[in-house]
Amino acid sequence: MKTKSRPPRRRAPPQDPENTPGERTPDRPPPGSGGPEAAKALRSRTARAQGARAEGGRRRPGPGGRRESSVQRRLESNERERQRMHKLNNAFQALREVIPHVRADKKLSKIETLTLAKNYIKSLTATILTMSSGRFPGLDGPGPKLYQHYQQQQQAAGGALGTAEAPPEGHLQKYSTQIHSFREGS
DNA sequence: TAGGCCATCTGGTCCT
DNA sequence: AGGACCAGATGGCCTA
Repeated sequence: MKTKSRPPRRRAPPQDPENTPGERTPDRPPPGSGGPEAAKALRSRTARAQGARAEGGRRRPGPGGRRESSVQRRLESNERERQRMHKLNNAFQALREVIPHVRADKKLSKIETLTLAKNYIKSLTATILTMSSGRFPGLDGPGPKLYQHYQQQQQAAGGALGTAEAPPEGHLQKYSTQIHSFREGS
């Protein structure tokens, strides 16, 4: 199933304010993230997240179960973790925006983004190798050396990961196929 | 309703 | 010591 940009949706307020840790920093929009579509999705998410934060997540120890200084440290740590995840999500969004041929109304999931980016990079690498390996006589660069380097990298990666890599010519085809499958919503 | 995706909390570990 | 990083747990929202 695919993740799509969702309309903003109100979420019921927390039923138990007693369980809501105090001193929560409100979510703030990430600096310079995406277009209006991304911003809308973000607003929707953060609105939901605020409620989820109040009652969701792992069970917290009851009142008095933790010292105040410890609680304060935990809250600060939570805030830092939240900011860290926001930065990570900003990076994901930035990555989504530089992957071409993706429909604007469909937000790629994180795993889709990473997979598509990987294959996109491979297809670009294959293109560069093709252009620099003698098929374009006008370019007298280090084509063969570049290709040798690429092959060494592939062997090293394959050896370490136990994976069999496709030849460079196949990456573009693989990338195109993947884009198509994502667009079809498979 | 099940499954996918996500945000958040949390405690452990690593790093500076 | 304190912050960054990581992974597990939990619960909400959405779509098929």
